[in-house]
Amino acid sequence: MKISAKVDYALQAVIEIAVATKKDSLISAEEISSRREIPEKFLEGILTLLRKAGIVNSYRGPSGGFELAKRPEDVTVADIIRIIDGPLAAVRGYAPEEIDYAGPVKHVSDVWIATRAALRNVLENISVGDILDGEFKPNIAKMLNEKDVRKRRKTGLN
Amino acid sequence: MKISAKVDYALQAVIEIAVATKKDSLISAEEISSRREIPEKFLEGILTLLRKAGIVNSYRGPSGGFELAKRPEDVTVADIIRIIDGPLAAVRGYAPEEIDYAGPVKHVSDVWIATRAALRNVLENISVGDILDGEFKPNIAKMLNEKDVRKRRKTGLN
DNA sequence: TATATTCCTACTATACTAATAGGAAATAGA
DNA sequence: TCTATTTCCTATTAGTATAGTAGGAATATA
Repeated sequence: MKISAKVDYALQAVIEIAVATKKDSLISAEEISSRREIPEKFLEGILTLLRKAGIVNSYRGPSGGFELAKRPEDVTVADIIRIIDGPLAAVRGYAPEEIDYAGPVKHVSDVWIATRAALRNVLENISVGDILDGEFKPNIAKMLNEKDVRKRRKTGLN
Repeated sequence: MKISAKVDYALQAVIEIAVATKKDSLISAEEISSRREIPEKFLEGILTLLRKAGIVNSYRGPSGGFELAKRPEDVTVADIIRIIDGPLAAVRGYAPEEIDYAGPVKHVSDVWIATRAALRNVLENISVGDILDGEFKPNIAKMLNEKDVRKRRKTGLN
């Protein structure tokens, strides 16, 4: 269950673009790249995906750059992940319900379906606007206030 | 956010082993492999990890095989994932709180911390016993009864 | 016309995932 | 004791995905 560099970079880039757009200005890939320490050419590829998906608009030439194509509260983290990496949760490359779990392992599918549901509940309920403000919807805020959310667990290995 | 073949196989293997153990018998890797269509040598590696982590016991020789080393209700899906794949949620290979999000992207860390919390809430609350019985704890059961949990969403791409 | 920017295509290095191969060690039963 | 069965151990490999690089064409501004 890894969150890829690409997705993390994409989310940071969208936030930077949202900040610029709020001030009615554009921001260049180079500017985002240096601010967030994201390799520039790598970032370009990410921005292309976001543009093709209609999340951002782009303008070429001097004083060109990127702006947010939607309102910050209308872009969710789930949108960005699906654009960049595909489905939120895939088991061996398939959707959970596509796999045939026969016999005693029948309910293993429920495990992955619940996993996907949990991810949806979080990621579809956090918008770019929420991240800008640092104010999250009640169910998310509640999770962030649980004890030890910011602590690591033991890995099972070692 | 992929669930690896290895983890999916591991969970299925543990379920098969739990079924055998409930009947006071052992089950061989070959038997699990053919029942669940898991490549045998690949499965052997998985079973070695589970054994080293103390989830299963193994016995060699004819009539040898594997048994569950704990009670089914004391082994969670989170345990298995951490043994096989490592941390439940890692961002670019780091734990969410290890990354420095400065300036406007400050709250991006909360996104990944909430994501990890959501995964914990699900995966630490489903035990092998629950999967065997097909009966889940109330919070999980509730999630599985939500509308459209078993349906795919659009991918953002296309 | 010089310059800054996005856009497009191709390439590459590295790591990870999934899987395979061969045989050594242990053990039960004949 | 011999044989068959099983786990255990070490190495190797094919394929894919991730992360990143390179070079230049198209576009727009001043």
